[in-house]
Amino acid sequence: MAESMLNLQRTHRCGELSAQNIGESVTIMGWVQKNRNKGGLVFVDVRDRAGMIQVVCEEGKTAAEIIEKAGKLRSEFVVAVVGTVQKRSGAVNPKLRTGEVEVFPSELRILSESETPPFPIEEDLKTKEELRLKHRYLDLRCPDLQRNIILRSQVAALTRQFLAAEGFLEIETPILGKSTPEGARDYLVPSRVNPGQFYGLPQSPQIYKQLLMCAGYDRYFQIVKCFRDEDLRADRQPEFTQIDMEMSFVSVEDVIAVNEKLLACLFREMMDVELVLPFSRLTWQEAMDRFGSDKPDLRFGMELVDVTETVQDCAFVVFQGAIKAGGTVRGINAKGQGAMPRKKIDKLVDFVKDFGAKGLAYVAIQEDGSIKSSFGKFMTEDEMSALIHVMQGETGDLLLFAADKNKIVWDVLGNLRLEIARQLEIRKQDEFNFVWITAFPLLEWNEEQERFTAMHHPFTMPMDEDVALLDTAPEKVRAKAYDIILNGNEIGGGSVRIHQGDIQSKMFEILGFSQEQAQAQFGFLLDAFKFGVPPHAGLAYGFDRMIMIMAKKESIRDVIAFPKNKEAVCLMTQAPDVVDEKQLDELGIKRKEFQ
RNA sequence: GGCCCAGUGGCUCAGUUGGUUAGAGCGCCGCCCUGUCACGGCGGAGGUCGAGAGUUCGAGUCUCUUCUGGGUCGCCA
Repeated sequence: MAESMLNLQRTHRCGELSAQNIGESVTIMGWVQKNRNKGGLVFVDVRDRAGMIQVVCEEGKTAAEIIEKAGKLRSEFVVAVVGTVQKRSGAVNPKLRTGEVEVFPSELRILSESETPPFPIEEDLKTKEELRLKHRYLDLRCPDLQRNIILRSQVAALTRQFLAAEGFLEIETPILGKSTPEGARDYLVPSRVNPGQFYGLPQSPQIYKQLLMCAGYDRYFQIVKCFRDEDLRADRQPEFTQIDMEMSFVSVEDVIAVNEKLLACLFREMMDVELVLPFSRLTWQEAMDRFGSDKPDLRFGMELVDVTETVQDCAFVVFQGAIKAGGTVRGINAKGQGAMPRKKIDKLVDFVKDFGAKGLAYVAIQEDGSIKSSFGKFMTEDEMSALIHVMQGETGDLLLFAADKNKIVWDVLGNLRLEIARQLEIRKQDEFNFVWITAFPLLEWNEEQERFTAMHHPFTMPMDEDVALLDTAPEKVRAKAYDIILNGNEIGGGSVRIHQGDIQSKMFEILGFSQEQAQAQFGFLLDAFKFGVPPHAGLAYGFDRMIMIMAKKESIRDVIAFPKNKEAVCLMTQAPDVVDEKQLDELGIKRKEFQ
């Protein structure tokens, strides 16, 4: 039943037609969105990635066989229409970009028929994601998803153009590489040629790009797939894309400058937003103290306040316990939330328990000036008014306090601050707030492994003034590392790399690598550093996450053509899947090992 | 691995304290309709209520188990 295109050639995309094309003969091809048959008058909406156009068949004006064929069209049939663009004789449709015109067909060919789709192809689809992912090829036809994918393509193209103009070279690095157990879990690929041996898929091209610097390609970039075998989230996929870059003979300032320029360019061209340069900056310490997070959302205030000194003499045992254990007491002021019902406050208490808090203390300043507080009876009147004063509490405010080790207090209040902002909907989606977070701690104490691990990665340069501390107080050493944060999302991060062998050796030593282990894992890098290595620094963006924010979406899956679900399964292809015994044999892997 | 939420025709949902034959809108099928564009009118088909077990005279509704999907904590140098 399906017909061929014969010699037809598409002249326009459906959505491209406008009043300027009136009188022209055109050939369009696309999918039938809707067929409205009025009897002697048939309207057919034909859709492609550019938009929709109305095709009209009218008894007396259109050949009878075309009208008959048009009447048979169903959703998602693929058609070719040859016809004339005319100004609409009926009402203009202002909702449609092509709403001033319509096409009167002289030829209609059904190139492909379609079963009724399992869900409608339309914008703002309410269909469950499970079904959409199963039929992703249909989901991808929806205009909003198409806009995201097109935006993604355009941002990638613009990035390439910008970086090329800045003297960057795009150089590909291997996908089949060496497994690096430090950090995220690697995906492993068995080698048939070398039984019992495995490649690791890259978590990032980190080491390769450093070697490219050693090799003299002083400005490198790549838009590249990376892989991490960790659990998924709304903004985390097992394979994802980075804009990865590295530069030689540069400082932190150089990296920040070129990246601010890049982001300004992307947002100007793609979002029509003029970013103010330079972006604001916070040190890691400031970010934690003021926002309880190393990726603070600066679109609103509600900053953390350290009240440890104010409450240090009060009788509240929870505060006392935390302070005596070396922790702090901090609070946030939820402005105007003093009337929050007890039930809702209890929900917030439950919420913070997820982040390790044992509880949440509150002070509600009622409209009548009275005070409702979970710990009021342990405070003198003076202590309470001092506390409210420090918190800049006013009538109608709700003050929330956490007391514990710093790490927990930050985490609790940082997340509570976001939760309250979410409930109050005070964050604007069309505001883009960038901030650099700098001077991260170089190391993090890992309780489980009872050793230091690198907060960024083992090749990160300590700050010059802290190098001496490597021997005496490694936990105090700050790194020449920086993250770029957009609206509370880490969209990129990087660092100046160590280029001196002795500092690198010391770093491995602190991380608990023996000389032999370091040599076995990263020998090639240490070797390369023996032959003249330029000072270098770089940065990588989470490309998907960046597009997600630009597209104003909540899930990274909305900007990836074929994403996986949270069990890392592709619902369309059912990957991963079992394989033939024969394939396993060739790899020297026995199936019974999985049982 | 933990916690939370959801699962009822193709899609989105309603379904009361457990009580007749499980409903609606959209979609689908048929007929009609010359200016529709959320077209309209008339008629029609379509449901093991995710699965299993239990309680009960009686379960979409209650209990347990399980499956699927989503969110999140841990994890993500």
